[in-house]
Amino acid sequence: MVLDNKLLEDVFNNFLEGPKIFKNRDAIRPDYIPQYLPHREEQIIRIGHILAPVLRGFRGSNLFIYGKTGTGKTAVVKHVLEHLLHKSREVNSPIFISYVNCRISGTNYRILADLGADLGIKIPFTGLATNEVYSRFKTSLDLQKILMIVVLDEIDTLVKDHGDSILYELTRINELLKHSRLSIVGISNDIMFKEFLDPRVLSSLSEEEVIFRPYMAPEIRDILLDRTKITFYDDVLSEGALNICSALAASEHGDARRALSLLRVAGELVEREGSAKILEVHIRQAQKKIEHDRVTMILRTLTPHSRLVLCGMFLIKKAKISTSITGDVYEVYTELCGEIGFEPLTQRRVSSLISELDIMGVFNARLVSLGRYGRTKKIRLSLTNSTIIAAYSEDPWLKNLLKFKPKCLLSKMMNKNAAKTR
DNA sequence: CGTCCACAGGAATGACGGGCGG
DNA sequence: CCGCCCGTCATTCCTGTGGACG
Repeated sequence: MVLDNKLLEDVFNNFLEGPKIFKNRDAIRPDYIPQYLPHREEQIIRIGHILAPVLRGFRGSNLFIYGKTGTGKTAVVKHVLEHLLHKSREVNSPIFISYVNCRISGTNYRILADLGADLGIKIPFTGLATNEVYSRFKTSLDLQKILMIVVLDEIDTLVKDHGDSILYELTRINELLKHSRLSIVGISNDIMFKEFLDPRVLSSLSEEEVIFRPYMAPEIRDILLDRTKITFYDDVLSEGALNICSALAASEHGDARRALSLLRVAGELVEREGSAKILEVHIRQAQKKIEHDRVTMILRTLTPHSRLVLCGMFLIKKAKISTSITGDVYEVYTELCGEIGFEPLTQRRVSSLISELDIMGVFNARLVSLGRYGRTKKIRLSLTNSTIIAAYSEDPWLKNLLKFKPKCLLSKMMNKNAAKTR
């Protein structure tokens, strides 16, 4: 149809004729589990020891793993379990492994539904009581006469949002089973998370504990070196880029995942640019691109009211008012609502929205006490004005509101000036 | 030293749409 | 198609609180 599209033809040809960068793209994706996990031998062996009893038909100890993001927790667990499953086939042990990411599944209901689905029972996406799902899961588990290992990844997010009731049920389930056994592997990013748990749950969940320390810069370097051998063709990655990449990731909580995504994005940049080598500049560009993509992604998924709150902060910043408190933001927000005929939310709700924006890194909110003048949050916008304008250039309402001049800000500026001259 | 500001943030409650069993 | 239960968003009501002011 469009066979004569010269421009597109050029794009493809340039790509095909350009230098070869990637040998294996999948190997640098975040969900890739490599064959070797450098600097995690100790943890691999420990977890192996802890889970080994299932090969002889005993229930493995419940295991609790914690460490910050990008320290290899998930990769190590999946790696060990894969080998365990393989071994269990050899010795004919009825092992069944189920992996659930609690942040993605989100609620008690969905986690149970996912576990049930793995066992082959059909559970509606919604519609049943959570207890009903639990008892269906339990019945099915007992019928199948298996040793089930449940991996609950990012378990801390679940407990913070929905409490530990499901953990309590799952740690007690063995008492109710006749023919099957269940053990739990909990993975948490948050080290202080234990404090949220009921002591009974904590004691049975952490029969064993394994800690993953952050990687040091040289360790990250090793990991990257290992992975680039699979990912890139020889000589694609420069020494300088490798070093800066490890250093950047190490300064950011020793996060190997971060280092790998820097490399991936840098590789893609180089490929598009048609050059043959990843240099330091590319890593820096990649860092900017990742941050930029993250922010625009967040801004585009905000709800209309959150956008209005953000817009309010934008206008405050534009009016050269450095510090604003919850009340000020709410005032501007309500005026903006009036301008486009929205029914404003309550201050309570807006306060929550501000907290959410703070957690996402869009705002920087700090609790302060102004003594006589109350206790509130001092809020600053963490983004540049141009980022916001760029992200909302397609939103016709926001686009105009970003140019709006709220009355309540005018009077504030006057007061400020009056105070200055005095 | 007590007061009292301007909120924070928890708890209870309700409205609403989705989706299933019966 | 009804009734039930879910998760989500929002409101209402509430108690709690650090510290400047008097």
